[in-house]
Amino acid sequence: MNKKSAFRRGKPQIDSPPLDQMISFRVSRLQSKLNAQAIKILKAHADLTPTQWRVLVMLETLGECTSSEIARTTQLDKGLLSRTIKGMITGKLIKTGAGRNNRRSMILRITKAGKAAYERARPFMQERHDSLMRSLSKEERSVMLAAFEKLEANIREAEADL
Amino acid sequence: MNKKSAFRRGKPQIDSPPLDQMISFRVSRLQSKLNAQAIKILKAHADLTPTQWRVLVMLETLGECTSSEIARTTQLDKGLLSRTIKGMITGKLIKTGAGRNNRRSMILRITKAGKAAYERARPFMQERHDSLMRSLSKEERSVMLAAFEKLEANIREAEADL
DNA sequence: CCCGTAGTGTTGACCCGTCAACATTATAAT
DNA sequence: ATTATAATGTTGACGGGTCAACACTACGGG
Repeated sequence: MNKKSAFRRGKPQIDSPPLDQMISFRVSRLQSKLNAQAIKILKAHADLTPTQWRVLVMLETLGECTSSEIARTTQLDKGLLSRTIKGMITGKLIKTGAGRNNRRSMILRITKAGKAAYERARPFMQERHDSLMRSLSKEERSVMLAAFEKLEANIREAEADL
Repeated sequence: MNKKSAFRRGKPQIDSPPLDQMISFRVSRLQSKLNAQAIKILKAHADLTPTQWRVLVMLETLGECTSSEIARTTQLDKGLLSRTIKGMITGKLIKTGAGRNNRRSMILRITKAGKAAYERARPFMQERHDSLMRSLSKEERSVMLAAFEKLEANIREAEADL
C-alpha cells in the first residue's frame, strides 16, 4: 500500500484520508474528471454535450427509436432527455418522424448533420476510451465492470428495502 | 422488476448497447445512483448534503484545517467549498478559529452541533458503505480502487499532452 | 363503451458543481 | 524595500441534472 506522493504541499498531511477509501467519493471524483474530459473533446470536435453524444450513440446503435426507449436503456432522466432532444432538433442533429400508430411517442432519427457530428467526434471519443482501457489490464477492466454491476444492484436492493 | 419488454420493438435489438461498455457512461450512472442514495441518507438522519458530509469527514480526520487544505486533498472546487463552508458556519456545524500567523486562511473547527450531526449520520453512512463493500469480493474491491487510480492518472496524463 | 390506469413527453423550480474574475494577503526575487 | 508572483477565499454567471406536476395518449377490464 504505497501511496504517499500525491499530496503534501507546505503543510503536514496524512497520506490517504478516509475519504479516499470511500467508493462514493472516489466514483464522484472520477466522474467529474471523466466528464470534464468528455466535455472538452466533444466541444472541440463536434460541439456536442455528453448527453447529446449519448443520444447519438443510442440512435446509431438502436437505429431510430423514441425518447422513452433511450430513457429506459440508459436510465437517463426523461426531463433531461426531453430538453436535450429539443436542442438537438433545433440544432438539426436529429429529426422526428412521427410514429404512425402512436401519436404520443415520437420516433427519432439522425440527420446528415447529426451523423456528421457523430463521425467527427467518434475517433476522438474512441481513442480516449481506448486510452483509458489501455491503462487497465484486461482483468481490471472486466472486474471493474462487474463491480459496477454489483454496486448498482446493491443500490437497487437497498432502496427496495424501505 | 421484469422488463425484457423494453427492447424488442419491431426492430432487432442488441441486449447491451455499446454505451453500457463505455466506462465514462457507467461511472456517470453509478455516480448518480450513489449520490442519490447518499443524499437520502444524509438528509434523513442529519440534514446534511454530501459535500457538507465530506467536509465533516475531512475535519474529523485532519483535525482543524483550512478550506484550501480540504480543496487540495479532496480536489473539490474551492468555490463549492467556500459556499458549503459558509452554509455550515451559519448552520453552526463548524466555526472559524482565525489562523494566527496567516490572515488570509481561516482555520476551521467542528462545533458540538457539527460533531453531533456527524455522529448521527456516521452509522448509516458506515453501514451503507459496508453494504456496498459486502457486495464485492475482496479482490474486486482492491482491483476497482486500483483501477480508479489508473484511470485518474490516465486523465492527468491526457490533459498534460496538449 | 367508459373509465381507471399506465405510458410518453413537456415544463418549471430548484440545487449542485464548474469556471472565471476578483480582492486580499503572503512569499520570493532583486 | 519594491515589486512581481503565488496562494487563499469570495462571488457571479452559467449549464446540467433531478424532481415533481402536468397534459395527453394508449390500453385493458368491467
